[in-house]
Amino acid sequence: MEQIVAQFNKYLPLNSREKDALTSRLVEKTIKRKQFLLQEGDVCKYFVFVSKGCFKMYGVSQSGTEHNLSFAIENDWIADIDSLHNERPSKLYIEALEHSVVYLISKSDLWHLYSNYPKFDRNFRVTIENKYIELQNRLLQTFSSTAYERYENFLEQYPNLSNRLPNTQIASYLGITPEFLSKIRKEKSMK
Amino acid sequence: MEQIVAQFNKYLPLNSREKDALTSRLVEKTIKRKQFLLQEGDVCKYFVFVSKGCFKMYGVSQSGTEHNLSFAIENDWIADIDSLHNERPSKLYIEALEHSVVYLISKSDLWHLYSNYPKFDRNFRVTIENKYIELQNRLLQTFSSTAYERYENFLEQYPNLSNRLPNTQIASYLGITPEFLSKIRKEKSMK
DNA sequence: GCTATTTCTTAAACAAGATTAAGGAAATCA
DNA sequence: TGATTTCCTTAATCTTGTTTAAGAAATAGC
Repeated sequence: MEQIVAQFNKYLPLNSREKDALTSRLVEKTIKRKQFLLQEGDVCKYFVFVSKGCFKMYGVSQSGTEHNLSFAIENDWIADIDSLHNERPSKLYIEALEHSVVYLISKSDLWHLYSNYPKFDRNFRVTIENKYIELQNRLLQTFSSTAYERYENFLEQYPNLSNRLPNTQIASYLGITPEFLSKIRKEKSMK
Repeated sequence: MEQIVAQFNKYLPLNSREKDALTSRLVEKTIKRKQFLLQEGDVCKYFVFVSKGCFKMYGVSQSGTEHNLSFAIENDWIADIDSLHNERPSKLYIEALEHSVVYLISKSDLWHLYSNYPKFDRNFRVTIENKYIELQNRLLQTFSSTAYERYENFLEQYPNLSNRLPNTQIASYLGITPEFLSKIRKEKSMK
């Protein structure tokens, strides 16, 4: 729990009332590798804080291919915000890539915090803004760079992830096939 | 000005104190076609509300090609949030595609509103969340659909934009060349 | 209303990345 | 530890989308 409080304190420190309000609403859960926090068609019920382990959030195209939208490791938040906020069936999956420990907060509890403690509104706004910025940079890069450049950039920007993830997952995040990533890696190693 | 207040009222209505706080901080500006609200290298100083007209926000790749990240027409907000929040030089341009009228709010005024009127924090959080959701759907679509499908989807999702924008701008938004969009349009017309 | 600029289209040659198939190396699980 | 599943690589072939070039149509600006 202290992990979450510490993460909040980076933006706007919480007083003890706010801290209690938050921690009393968090539910700890252990998730095994390959288990799902969310599956297509379900409504996303929780905003999830990753205390330990690693998750991917992805969509599946008509042909059955997975496309990773994001990863979350220790101290990240993950959820399908569209489904959570608008209470509509998700188009996405959230799956554990490792044995993990998470803290869940339900939508109604989150709304309670927003209404009664403006600081949470503020903190979550910053969290989502950062995710928005990341996504925008990624979209621009997808349009303006080759797969080779995007891979190099990924290694630089997320060294902690690239050590930890299988290349199949990285390929899916970059929007290419594992075979093509393999080709890129060979080319890179020969330079 | 009433246009902005009306847009806020959709989420969380403003009382007269909040309304005054907002409107007293807005600066009206007329922008001619092809003029810039933001250029690469500059720090984005304003959150911009479009009262009339149309803008594109885009990045330019090393080869000199423009890539449209978003459009904004009447009642939309536009800014490079990364540059605005982190006060770093922007990688993007915001350019008027038509003669336009906007309301600008500076970062410091926006921060003032956030601090003194939690409702604004709330309202802007929702605005940014919606943009985040849109961006996530778009990234997933970019990875999982063909250009043909993305074009059809664009026409459906933004009929108001597709009537108003030249196809060159739509092509750039879809991540393809105008020549290829032309090919797609021909194929579509023959179906 | 006239001119300059931008936009749209076509087509041929080309490149980036996908697909298919298959074998070997690594993890994971029981 | 042995069995099973996942992961990584290679190579040939195929597809989607790019590039280059050039002419015609539409629009903006004066």
